[in-house]
Amino acid sequence: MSTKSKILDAAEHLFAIHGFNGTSLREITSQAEVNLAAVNYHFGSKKELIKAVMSRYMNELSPRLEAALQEICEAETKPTLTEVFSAFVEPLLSLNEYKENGTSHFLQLLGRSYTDSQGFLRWFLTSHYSGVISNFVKAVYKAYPELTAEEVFWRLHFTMGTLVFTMSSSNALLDIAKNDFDNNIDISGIIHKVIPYIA
Amino acid sequence: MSTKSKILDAAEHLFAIHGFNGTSLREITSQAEVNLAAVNYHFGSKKELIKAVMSRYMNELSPRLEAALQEICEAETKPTLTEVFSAFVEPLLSLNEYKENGTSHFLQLLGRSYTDSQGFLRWFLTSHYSGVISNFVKAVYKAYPELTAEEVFWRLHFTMGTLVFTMSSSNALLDIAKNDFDNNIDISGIIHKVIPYIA
DNA sequence: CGTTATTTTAAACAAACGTTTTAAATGCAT
DNA sequence: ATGCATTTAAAACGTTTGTTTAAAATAACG
Repeated sequence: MSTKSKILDAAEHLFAIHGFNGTSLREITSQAEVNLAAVNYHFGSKKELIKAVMSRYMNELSPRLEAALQEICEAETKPTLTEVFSAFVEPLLSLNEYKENGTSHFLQLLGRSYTDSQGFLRWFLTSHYSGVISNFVKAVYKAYPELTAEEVFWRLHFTMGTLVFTMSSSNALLDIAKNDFDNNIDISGIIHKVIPYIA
Repeated sequence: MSTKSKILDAAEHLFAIHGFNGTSLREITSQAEVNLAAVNYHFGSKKELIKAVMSRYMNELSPRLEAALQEICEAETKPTLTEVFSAFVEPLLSLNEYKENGTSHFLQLLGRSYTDSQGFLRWFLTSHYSGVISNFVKAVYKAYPELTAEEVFWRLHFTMGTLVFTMSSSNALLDIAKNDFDNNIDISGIIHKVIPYIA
């Protein structure tokens, strides 16, 4: 396994747990068992490493997401809002095959992106997800032509928020609850519960 | 205005924007126009300062929250779940009178508490909110005796999650949307939208 | 094999962090 | 006003941060 991959894996894991600001390069390189300078050699800076970690998931997720939404847009029948939101589910859960706990990890990182690091990642997310977002808006418009783009925008991020926050704090909540749940069932269960709400 | 208050105000503002890890004591004391050492003199450490910032809101919110839930518990009529969740709304919005944008600030800080700082604040929250939580569980039990405590627990934190995340990222989302909303209407509007869902 | 790139390593860098120390200033009793 | 406690102030503390440098090790290729 390459040095680059070892760094990305360790960074992904630690970023999800302690956040971007809360994780030092020394912790990352120590867990990855590589030299400290390797991060700046391979990625240039910590900011670029963060972007790279996110990019790895985006590049896996974006095309599947766009395809699923495209399918709805091109279908002849008028979709329900439930169908539109459900288009997110399968691609998201497919991250679990790509990587162990991939869905959970990605949603946790997404949550960090919203709250950590004053805005540079915000720009990054919108620039990478603009294709997905525009397809989503189209799909929703097809289902509910009377909704304004503004309303669609807020509903999308509202849904994301619910999903993302639940995932970010799921570990914390599990700690508090001291109950043992099956994590996979939990994730997909929560995701499926959110869909009908927004719709 | 006392040095202590100036520090608390500045810290509250900066913590909400940049998070706990992302805000340095020098930024806080600089904005508060007090000496750097004043933080450690008055609060002992940065961790204690964070707790103090949260405590100020808790002490304002907790009694109102407990009272509202108590009222439901002691009422003779069986409450609806909507009524139970609505008991959160008025106390939360009352923070806006206590402080400008108080509701927004508090919910943002609450969101930080979930994701930042590996657990010590988690303990702090649960220890301060245990009274509220137990009253909430009782109130829900009265409305829906068939729900298990576990289900109630998850629904509470699910609601909190939606609320909190929406608030934490509302500024970011407003930036992205480049639309101008009335912030107060937005907050109470969002809160009121969440209630019927969980119910 | 020898030479040139590429990658890894150890060491050091300046900057920023939370915290502590020591002295000066202020408040408030007697 | 004097003496004591509280608060503010400036400076320095030791760590840790991200980053850079320069030499050693490995890989790639003619």
